[in-house]
Amino acid sequence: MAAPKRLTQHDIAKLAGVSQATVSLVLNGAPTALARIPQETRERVQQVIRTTGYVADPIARRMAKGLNRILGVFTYEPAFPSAQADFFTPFLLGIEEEAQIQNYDLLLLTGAGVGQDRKIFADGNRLRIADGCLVLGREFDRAELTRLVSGDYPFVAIGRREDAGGPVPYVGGDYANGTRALVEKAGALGHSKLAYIGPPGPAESTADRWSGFDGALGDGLELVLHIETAGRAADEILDALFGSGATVAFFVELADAVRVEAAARARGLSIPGDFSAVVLGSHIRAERSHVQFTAFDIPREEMGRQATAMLVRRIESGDAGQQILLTCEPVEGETLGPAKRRT
Amino acid sequence: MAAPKRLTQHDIAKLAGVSQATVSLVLNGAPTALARIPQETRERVQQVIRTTGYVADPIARRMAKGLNRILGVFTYEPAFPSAQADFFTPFLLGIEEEAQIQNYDLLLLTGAGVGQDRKIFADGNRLRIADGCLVLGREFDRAELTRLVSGDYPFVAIGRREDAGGPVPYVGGDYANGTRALVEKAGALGHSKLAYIGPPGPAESTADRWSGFDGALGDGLELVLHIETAGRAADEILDALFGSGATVAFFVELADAVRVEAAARARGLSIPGDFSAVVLGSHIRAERSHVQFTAFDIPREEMGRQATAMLVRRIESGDAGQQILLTCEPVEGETLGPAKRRT
DNA sequence: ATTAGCTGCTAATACGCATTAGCAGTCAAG
DNA sequence: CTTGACTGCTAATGCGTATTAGCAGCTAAT
Repeated sequence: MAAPKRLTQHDIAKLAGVSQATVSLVLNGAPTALARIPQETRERVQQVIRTTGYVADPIARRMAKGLNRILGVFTYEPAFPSAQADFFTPFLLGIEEEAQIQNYDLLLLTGAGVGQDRKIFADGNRLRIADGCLVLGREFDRAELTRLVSGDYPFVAIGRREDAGGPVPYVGGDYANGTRALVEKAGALGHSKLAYIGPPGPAESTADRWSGFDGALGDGLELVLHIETAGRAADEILDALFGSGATVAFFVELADAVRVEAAARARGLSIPGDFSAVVLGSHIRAERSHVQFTAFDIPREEMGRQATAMLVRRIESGDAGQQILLTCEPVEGETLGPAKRRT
Repeated sequence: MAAPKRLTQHDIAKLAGVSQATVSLVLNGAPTALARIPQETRERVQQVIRTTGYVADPIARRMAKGLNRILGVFTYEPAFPSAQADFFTPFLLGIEEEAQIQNYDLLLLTGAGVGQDRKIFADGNRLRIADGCLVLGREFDRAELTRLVSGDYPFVAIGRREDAGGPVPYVGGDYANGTRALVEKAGALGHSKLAYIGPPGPAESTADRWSGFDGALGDGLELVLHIETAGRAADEILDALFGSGATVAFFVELADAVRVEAAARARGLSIPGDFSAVVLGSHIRAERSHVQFTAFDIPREEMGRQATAMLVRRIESGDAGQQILLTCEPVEGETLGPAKRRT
């Protein structure tokens, strides 16, 4: 019941007839130091360690060394999939994978902040238990980001971030070029009147989609409809779509696309027969929808992996961190067809 | 660039013109101690803390106190959903929720072990970084479990576990009674010849299903077919099913059920028209299948929540831990119908 | 015989915090 | 004017490890 008190190096030392320092050296001394401890002594200590099952207390270790092989993961929304949002899981999968390879554990910053309003620097913040930290979320708190950038605490953001009093180290998806490629593809299929359903900002992720879209306009491609409000009634969007004469609609949100598609079907219209639809990004649980939308792939796992690797580099080598954008390959799908001339 | 060195209580003390001890007391002294520090001094210290943004190093805290409000989560397989397996997410959701409420952070023990073969006591066990730990996985390493049980380190398993040199504290689902209820339901619908598709063990989760099933036999209910190998060809299973004269098949694995249903449909058979099917447990991503199988519900989130709560009790009150089985309510579904008499 | 150099260790300290014992000063009661 | 109680703090210690400086004993070279 009352468990034997935890073993310390002192106990081992006593049992092996040496000093605590010697035990520590045997355990993980530098080669130069080890050279001065004869094989015989080393084996005696090892033997005691083996028979007692002693393991060094990682906390004390960290206390002495200043590192503990823990990566913090801060999310601005709950990390695990609740009903609608399992936004993070693919990232986390990649992070976990890489962390395991690099032999780090992950600290999920759950406690920081209450409910909706999560703050990295919330009172009682335990962030610093980790050697460094990954930050994910659709939208960041600018002030906090600035503080992070100016501090000495190693971190890497997942998703591109604007400078915040200095460059932010990140691994993001190249949404702008992903979007541009899709627009050009639509152009090649004869589309010239385009609709854009989604906000132009302020989150970097949406801003990048818009800038990629906007940058691909001209050259015979024209924006004839821009609905910024997400969650607008599907029928309303559909009406606007036809009113504008657009032959293809670009959706930032899969959910909007799904609803519009359903509404269209209800009216006896087909995609891409009557109009084309493109979703700007790959979405989790896309399989739920029966329609395979034309889109671009967001390499979420790879982003997680690379961000983790970068963070470890920052921690271990004092690396400054870079800004990496991963290519978002187009996903063929079945909702982008030739432009249909309508009256 | 070169950030100011990390603040310590000493720095704060110097700035506030008091001693390190006073800072610590202001931060978290017992009421009796605080009573002896006048409001004015307290405010001066608080002020410095606020302006400097100081936060106590949790590692040092744990070093001094022995606790750091961190819960470890050890999974025998990767914690986050990959394409085929997201076994853990519902548990984790519950765990995260309860941890948040109890104001603990979560440490994902990824580092231990390489690839598939995860071990709790792998290298130097880093388990102890956390105040206690939750262990999840389909199948446990018996030796490790024994070591955990005999140790003084607080842990709670998710899922029922056999004694391992002593009772294992756990929160599990009552698969045995969940299964029994479904068998009885089948009996009430006139079924008497049953098939069981799935292994009888050795994992507790499958063993419990089998024992619930086996215990409900007799009394006019008879096992006429038992296929132990998961992943058998669907057609083969189907043939065996009809050859045996069974009118209802109990599946341990949803995947098997899905494949058999598809094979049956391909032959122009319908469920439950031609035979009934029951799945022993609720499965994640069941929405993928278009058929709503009759099954029982596994209250995964609740299991996570209760296990977390139990762990916290063990940590904070030295509670010994209990063994809790949560009821698995039947899920109606649409694949269990009246027995069909066949020739 | 002194010195230098090596071997085989150990003592001492730092890490940042929590906590306890107790010191110096004031004030009131006896 | 002594005692006791109370106030407002601080010094000191411990937590378990890593690390550095250095000691004692020996050998070999000068």
